[in-house]
Amino acid sequence: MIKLTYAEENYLKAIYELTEAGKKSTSTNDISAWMKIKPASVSDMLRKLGEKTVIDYRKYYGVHMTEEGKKLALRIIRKHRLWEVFLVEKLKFSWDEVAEVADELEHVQSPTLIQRLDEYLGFPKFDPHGDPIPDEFGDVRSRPRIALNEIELNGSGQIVAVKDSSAAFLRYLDKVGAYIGARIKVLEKVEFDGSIEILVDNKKTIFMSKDVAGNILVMQ
Amino acid sequence: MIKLTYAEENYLKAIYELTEAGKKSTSTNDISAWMKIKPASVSDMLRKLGEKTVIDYRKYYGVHMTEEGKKLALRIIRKHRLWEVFLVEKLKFSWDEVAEVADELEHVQSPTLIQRLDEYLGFPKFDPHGDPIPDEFGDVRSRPRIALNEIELNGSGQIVAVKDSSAAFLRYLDKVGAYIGARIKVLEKVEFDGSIEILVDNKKTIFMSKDVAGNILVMQ
DNA sequence: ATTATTTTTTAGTGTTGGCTAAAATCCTAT
DNA sequence: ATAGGATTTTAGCCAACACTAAAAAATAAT
Ligand SMILES: [Mn+2]
Ligand SMILES: [Mn+2]
Ligand SMILES: [Mn+2]
Ligand SMILES: [Mn+2]
Repeated sequence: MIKLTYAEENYLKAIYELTEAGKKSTSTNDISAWMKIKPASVSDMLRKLGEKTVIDYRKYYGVHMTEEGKKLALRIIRKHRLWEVFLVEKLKFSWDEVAEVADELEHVQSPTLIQRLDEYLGFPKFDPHGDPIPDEFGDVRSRPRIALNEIELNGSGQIVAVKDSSAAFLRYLDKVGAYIGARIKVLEKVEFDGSIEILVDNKKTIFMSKDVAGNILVMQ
Repeated sequence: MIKLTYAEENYLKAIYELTEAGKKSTSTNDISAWMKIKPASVSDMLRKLGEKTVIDYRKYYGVHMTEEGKKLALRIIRKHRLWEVFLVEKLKFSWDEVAEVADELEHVQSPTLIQRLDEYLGFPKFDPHGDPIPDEFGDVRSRPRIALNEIELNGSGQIVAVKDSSAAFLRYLDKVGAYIGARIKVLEKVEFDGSIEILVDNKKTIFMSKDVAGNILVMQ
């Protein structure tokens, strides 16, 4: 049975998130930038994670996750997202406050704890940012979703997730009135800069930049 | 503001618990035995904690807590006990399963988290083992309590806490039917070995050794 | 096909927190 | 008062994980 330290768990989760976000290989510099740890330190850790067979590491050529690594990463992500649900649903945290705390809670070692927590929360399928919660076997049921800026004019759908979970972005969404679950319709698409106007819940119109729209995920 | 590492927090909590349990000074060997860490390592850590002014450390003469140290220790203990309540009340852990998990959760750094948890739990005053939960200012309202083996013959009272929180002891109490809140009366005291017979809730009689009775705390 | 630039790794250092073995100090019994 | 034993500290070592500076490899530009 592979045992990971606190730091190793953080690396593995980061690598998983970077590789899932499109490309299947991730570079040392990507990980360094994402985790805000110097490339030299990353190199060293990649060697160690390679030895533990949770990643596939070829010097100078980035890393891939192994099957074992994916399973472990999904276990950490499961814990992270369940704790996020707990913080929002039970402790009344707002969705921009939970990431930091969940980044600590995700490392608590107790299979019973996480199983009971899941049960207590009613087996939620998505976290407060709309990200799917893997089940205890690491299976993820991900919904097909598309960035809001790619919806055609007059197209409609429902906001189901955000790409960027930074507090700044989430607070901005709160301010303009965009939220997970909102039904939206694209009223206008500005050619010039890609900004768009949307109708939320048939009530309110919101104008947003292409950058903001690109970080909102919609299910049609 | 004094910042403590995970390990330092564990030491400080251990020292607090040992000093509160009677004597005001605690030896290196006591801490070593309690924490299962070699005396040499303890010495080293005591020097560091002394430099951080959370303990009063005179080489070869044990340690005392400083006021600052007591405040920090109580903050950790508060977190530990609140998490224990959460695990038992909300996640249906039994009282012998919570210590290990709470020993990890107590280190999560988030004042907001612990304040919201307290609120969510309804501001509990005691943990599942009957130990008082310090308030956010570190104030502890401790009830006067006495070991069960020191109650006189025919004396009565209510079980309010246990001294020993080991899983083995707690499961034994479950088995014989002793629990926090139970009303008891001492029916017999055996001179020879100090063992006693008690009546629980005017229903059931339990026979127990002096050792067991000594680890049960009663309020009269 | 070289050279220049970027990326990545290696080498060496520091901090934290554990260990064993040896030295220092304290305490107790004579 | 001192010797013996127990306790505690110091010295030296190691693993984990971060860093900077320098070397090596890969990639881009000429
Ligand atoms: Mn984390
Ligand atoms: Mn999330
Ligand atoms: Mn702990
Ligand atoms: Mn307790």
